[in-house]
Amino acid sequence: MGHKGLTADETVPAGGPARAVTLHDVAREAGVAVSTVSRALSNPERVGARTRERVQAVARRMDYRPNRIAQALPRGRTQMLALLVSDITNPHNFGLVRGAEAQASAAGFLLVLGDTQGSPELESDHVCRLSSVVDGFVLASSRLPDADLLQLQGRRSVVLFNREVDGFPSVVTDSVGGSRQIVEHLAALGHRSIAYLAGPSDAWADGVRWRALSSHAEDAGIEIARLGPFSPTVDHGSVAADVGLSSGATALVAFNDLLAIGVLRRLERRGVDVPGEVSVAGYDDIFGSDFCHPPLTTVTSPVEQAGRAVIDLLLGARSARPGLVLPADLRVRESSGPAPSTTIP
Amino acid sequence: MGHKGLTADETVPAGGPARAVTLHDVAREAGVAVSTVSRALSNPERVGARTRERVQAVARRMDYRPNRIAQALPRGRTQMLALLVSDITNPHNFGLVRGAEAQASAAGFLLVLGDTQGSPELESDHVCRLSSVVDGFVLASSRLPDADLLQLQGRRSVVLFNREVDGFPSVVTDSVGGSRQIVEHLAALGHRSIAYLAGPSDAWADGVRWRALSSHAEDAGIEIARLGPFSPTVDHGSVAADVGLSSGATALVAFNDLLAIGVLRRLERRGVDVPGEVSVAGYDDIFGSDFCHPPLTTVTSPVEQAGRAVIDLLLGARSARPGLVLPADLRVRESSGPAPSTTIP
DNA sequence: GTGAAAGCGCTAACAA
DNA sequence: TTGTTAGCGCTTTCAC
Repeated sequence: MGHKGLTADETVPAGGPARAVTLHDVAREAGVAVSTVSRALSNPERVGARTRERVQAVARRMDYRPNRIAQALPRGRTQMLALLVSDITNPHNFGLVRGAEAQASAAGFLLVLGDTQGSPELESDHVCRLSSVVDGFVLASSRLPDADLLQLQGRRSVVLFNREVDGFPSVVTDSVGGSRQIVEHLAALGHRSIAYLAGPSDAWADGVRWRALSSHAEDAGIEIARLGPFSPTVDHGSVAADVGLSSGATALVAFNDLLAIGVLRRLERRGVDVPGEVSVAGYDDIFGSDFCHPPLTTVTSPVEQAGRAVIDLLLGARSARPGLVLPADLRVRESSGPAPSTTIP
Repeated sequence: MGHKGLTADETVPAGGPARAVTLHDVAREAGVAVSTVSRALSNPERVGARTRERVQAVARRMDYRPNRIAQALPRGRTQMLALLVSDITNPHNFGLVRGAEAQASAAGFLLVLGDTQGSPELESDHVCRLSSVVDGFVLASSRLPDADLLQLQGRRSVVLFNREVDGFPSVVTDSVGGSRQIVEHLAALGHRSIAYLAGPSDAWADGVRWRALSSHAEDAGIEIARLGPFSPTVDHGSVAADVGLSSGATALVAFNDLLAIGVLRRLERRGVDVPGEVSVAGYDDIFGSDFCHPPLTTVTSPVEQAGRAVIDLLLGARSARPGLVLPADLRVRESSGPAPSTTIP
């Protein structure tokens, strides 16, 4: 950043950023030792009332602001937390990020955000670069192998979102319950064959959703096939739609809403009637699920709350009850309807 | 992650985090001074080839990872950047965040994210807490008074996104051009009266858009009214739609797509035909604009590129010049159409 | 209650 | 080329 000349002429006494007021400056001004200032500000009760008042007044007057980096060094804690998501452009994560940011902020912590783009390598990369900077990690939809996770846990506290690994505190949305509701819903509408449009095979949620769907489908005597995997993006919904349609299933359940919305768009362009000819459902209830065409039947869950929960878990290391499962409920909209009656020849 | 075996003692998450390997450890192991290790790793050319090799080998073997906080203290730079957005759940920001994160990451910088929720106080708060932590700020849609900005600039480098202030490097999308295109488009469709559904009055873009719209409308001999302000969210689109409709205008131009989509939804629920009875347009071309109902005519711009550009500017890359204006183009979709012919009694 | 001093892990003169 | 040493700004014993 040797990028001077930015302000050299005005506002600032030449020579780059104005030097910040340090503890030393305050101490000199107040006529006490730095240690006294330090205490007066961070452990007020351990300083005489008179001195405390005076020091605090001086600090305020000089607009003293502690240097967090310098504080962090002796303390060994930075008051920063990391949140790593697999796709920051997935609206599903918006709520998570906002909830986490708000909660961290409220606790005086800074949130460092990382986008792993669904790549374990990138995730690992981020973790390495961050581990000397943050006090803990929230790994959302982590694709890291269990072994790496274990190793990381030895160095920093870790909370998982939408993934469960033995020995790790985690917050997950109830994919199992959500999947059950999807199957029940489709069964009630007379569907006898479902196609699951799978997400990335290294995504924990993909496995869970698939297993739950297939087990419940079996219970209900419904045929179910796993198609894919597909990249969980709107764009890849096109190929997923085509594959799903050609499978002959009367209902398509997508790994997530991004994919589902893409499927819907493709189907509309192909002139396929939804839900007349085929029903579509997804997971996440993201921004847009309620106004796409037709509005998407999907599994909803309180992501913003999840964002707050992961931070709480991270900060309350002691009280960390591993395995918080947030409720997930099916939100039925127009993309799902009765199975086409012509199914039986 | 790299190798296992943090130290000889144990890798087990017993009491607390395992102590990290320090420069000191490496120095002892390699039989050289810490400064030599430091150089061998950050200024390899200033160390003898033999020593360099050996030290690097030892560091690698011990899985040494520099403590960024400790590096930052003497250097005075943390290699961290802050990105403050007014609403992290606005899809418009997704691209920005992703672009910025990617570019920062590529340059070895960490990105700290902050959500100001459109509040100058919260923004100022974040800035204070971050200014000892990051090397620079990207303020997106900043609501900070110019004076505060100036003061901040004295301490850290600052780049503005979608706001222009004298003396500040900035990246903005061409709202003026976009507004012109909207007016031309509506004029060509025969509209003679437009209602602008305003955003927050302290949002820089709101002023720019309004002024550009009204000036071009005047040139085209079109009547235009400014309604609002409205909170730029989907929810507040309802009231905006009602107000806009009752104004008698045949075209509604919303401050942004979030608001526009909300307007569309309200209009649909009220049974108002879009664009038959009224046309609607927005700005940003966010996720969802292309599949809402009807698809929204809006001004699109390369936000991910903007995200990269702001970081480049912050890091002082030569390729980036202050005052970058990114192209904005009207994307005409089905929400805008010919003015109702019955307008003329 | 307050001050002096020893670090936290690393960088950067300055010596050798 | 390499080692010695003084900090970076703050916290935290440990004396007084």
